[in-house]
Amino acid sequence: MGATKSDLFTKQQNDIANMAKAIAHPARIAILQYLVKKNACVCGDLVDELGLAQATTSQHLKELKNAGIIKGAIEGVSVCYCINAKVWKQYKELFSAFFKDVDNSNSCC
Amino acid sequence: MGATKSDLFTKQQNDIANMAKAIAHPARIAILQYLVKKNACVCGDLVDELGLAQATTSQHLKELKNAGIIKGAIEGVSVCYCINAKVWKQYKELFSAFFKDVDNSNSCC
DNA sequence: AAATTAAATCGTAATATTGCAATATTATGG
DNA sequence: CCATAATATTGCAATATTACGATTTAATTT
Repeated sequence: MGATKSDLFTKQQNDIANMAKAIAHPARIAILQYLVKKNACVCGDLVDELGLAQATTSQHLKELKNAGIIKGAIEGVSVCYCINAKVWKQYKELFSAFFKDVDNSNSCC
Repeated sequence: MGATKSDLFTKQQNDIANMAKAIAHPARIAILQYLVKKNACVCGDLVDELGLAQATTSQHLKELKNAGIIKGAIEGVSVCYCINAKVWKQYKELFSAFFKDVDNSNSCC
C-alpha cells in the first residue's frame, strides 16, 4: 500500500490528478507566477527568488519540466526557464472544463 | 525536512497549492466527477463506485470535506454528499485566474 | 434491547514527497 | 588545462500520503 491505485481510474482522471499534483506545492506555484510575471525567460535568479536550497529548487524545476508546463534552455553557464505556452493552455482548458458550472438545485445539503 | 516550508510563501500561493493538493488524486477526481454528474446528493454508493476499500474512500471524502469542496449530510443510516457549489465556484475562479493567458512572445525557449 | 447497516476512526505498513548537504556535471573564462 | 560559476544529481532523513483491516460510532430496524 501507499501507492496510488491508478489502474482503478480512467486516463482522464489520472491526468487531471497528475496535473493538479504538479502545481500542488507553493514553491512550484511561486515559480510559475514568477515566470508568468516576468513574461520572458528567466535565467539563474530562481534560487534567490524562492528561499529554498539550490538542490530543492532544482528538484521543483525538474518536476515542472516533467509535467511539461515549463521549458528550460541552456544559455551559457546558466539555464533559462519559461512557461510552455502550449501546455499552459492545456492546463487552463482542462481545469476550466473540470470546474464547469455545477447545478446544485437538486442537492439536499 | 520532509514538510513543506509554507512560511516561505504567500498565503495565496499556499492556498492555490492546497486547492491543487485537494484534487491531486484520481479517486478524489472520480468522486467529484460523480457528484457533478449526478447533480444531486449521493448517499452510500460512493464506495461501490470507486473500487477502493471503505476506509480509504472515507478518508478521501474527509479530505474533500476538509478542503470545503464537498458537503455531507446525515440521511438516516447513511451520509449524503454533494458539491459545495459556493466553494466549487471559488476553485473555478482561482484556477481560472491562475491560468490566465500567458504572453510568451519574449521567451527564448 | 439486540441485530443490522453505513460511515468514521484507529493502527499500521508501504510508498511518495520534501528538503538539504555533498558531490557531479557542464559551460565559460583565464 | 585549471579555476570558476551555475545547475543537476545523489544520498539520506523527516514528514506526508495512500491504502486497508479492524474496530468504533451512530442511526435504523426488528
